[in-house]
Amino acid sequence: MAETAGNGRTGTKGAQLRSYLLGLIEGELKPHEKLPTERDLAETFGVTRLTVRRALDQLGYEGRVYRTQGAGTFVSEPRIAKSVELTSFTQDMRARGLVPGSLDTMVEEIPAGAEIGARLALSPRDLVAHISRVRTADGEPMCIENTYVPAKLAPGLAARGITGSLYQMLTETYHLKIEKAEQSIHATVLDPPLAKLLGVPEFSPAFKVLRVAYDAKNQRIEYAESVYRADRYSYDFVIFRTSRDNTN
Amino acid sequence: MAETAGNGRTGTKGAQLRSYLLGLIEGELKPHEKLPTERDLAETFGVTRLTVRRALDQLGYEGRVYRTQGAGTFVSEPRIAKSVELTSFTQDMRARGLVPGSLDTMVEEIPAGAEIGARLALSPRDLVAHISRVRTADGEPMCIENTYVPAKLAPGLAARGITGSLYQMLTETYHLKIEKAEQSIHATVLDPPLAKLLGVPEFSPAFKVLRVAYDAKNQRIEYAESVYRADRYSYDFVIFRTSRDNTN
DNA sequence: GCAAGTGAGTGGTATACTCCAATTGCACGG
DNA sequence: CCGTGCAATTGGAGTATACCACTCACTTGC
Repeated sequence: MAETAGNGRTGTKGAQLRSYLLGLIEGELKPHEKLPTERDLAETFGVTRLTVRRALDQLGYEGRVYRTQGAGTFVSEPRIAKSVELTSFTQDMRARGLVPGSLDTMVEEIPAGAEIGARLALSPRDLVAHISRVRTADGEPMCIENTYVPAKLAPGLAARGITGSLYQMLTETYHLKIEKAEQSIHATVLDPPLAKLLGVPEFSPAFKVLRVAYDAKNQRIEYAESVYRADRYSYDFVIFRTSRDNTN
Repeated sequence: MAETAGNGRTGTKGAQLRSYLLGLIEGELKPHEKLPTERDLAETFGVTRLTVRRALDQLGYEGRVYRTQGAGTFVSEPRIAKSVELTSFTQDMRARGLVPGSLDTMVEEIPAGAEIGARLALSPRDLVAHISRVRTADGEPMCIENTYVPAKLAPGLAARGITGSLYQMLTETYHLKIEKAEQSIHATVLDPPLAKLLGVPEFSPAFKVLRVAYDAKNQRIEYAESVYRADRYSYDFVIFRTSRDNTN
């Protein structure tokens, strides 16, 4: 339970090493500079090389370093984006250097109905908390968000209301930690009422994002339908070839 | 060089194990069924548990299995999509069960110019092969693709012309293997000429995708600008929380 | 009958060691 | 002076072993 925030002497040796390495990557070292060798790190930290490798491998997976056999491990160029990471709107905007906010927040408890029920694997009669809000960045409307959370998982959420980050509330109040999400992005145009809410011309292009979020136990926590204005939003990410299959 | 396609007794023990496990996942086992325990696999394959773990861990990263301490390793539900994987149009369409094709293919060798040059880190005067085509799925236009490849990396490409998959050609003829790509997705609407090419109403919604692709040595291989019709295309993928940071 | 407790079995982390494969720089020879 | 080749270095793969943390089914006791 004593999990301190991010960097420090937390948890396993591997995790400590990871923190140290992240510090190097984001601090002292510039892109394409060489990290200490595995053997050096192992010795100076008093751990096995395997432990070092696990930490470095993970950073490799995440694209923060790249490794070349015979040469060494090097810092990757800063990633242009990290939209493949699972984030809340709040986190996402902060990462872009904008101040997140909400307008017209509305919370109600309603039966799931056919569609929402299907998305959350509930009976249509089961209750869900429906949170509707216009999300803003630096005060400007960015997206319209409709979120549904099974009432069973977050009792009293509708009554309590939402102030800041829903994800934060789910974690702290209900101990629901989202670990995974399936997301589907569509391109669309804004019909007049939505355009008005977002303050853009009618029929402007927009993203429609559908998302089902799960916790570590594969329990469905949230279904969200969001509409983002396309003039201020894009999805930027890095993708990798997934080993196997040379079938072009 | 003798890399056989996918499954089989290729390469390292870890890779062989991976193939075996993939076979199980895609064959015998249904979602949420339990895989053999790490210790069992280690014994029956005559390898260490650590080797087994590496194989299973990787499958875990890729979302094909999920692991629960104390319980076991289980097959994940089939993924709704794999758009976070790096694929060519050809592969992507095949994965969706459609037959890929091309119309109006045009190849020319031109100076990069300011924008393309910047994207590929070339001088504006350096030559690039420009491939322009309308990509089809089951004969229907799906997207308009403009691809640029540095002429130095693929000499004679313009003369040779493109028949099927550009990626296949790059791999087989020029030994350029794309490993990584930065991708940026925007929502837009189709202006009349593009709409006509794709056979949809003017001002229909569409995705605009910009992509810079790199090989293992971080050499820029390709810059591509594609426009997809939104009525037949969506981006579906799974995202994960990236450990660290509880800062919601 | 039902809840609490416990233990076997599972994945998670770590040590200590070995050999292989790719890279790179330096010395040596043409 | 250039390049060829060798040797040191670095990451990659693997073995053998130990102990920890969590889960879950079964037993036990009320």
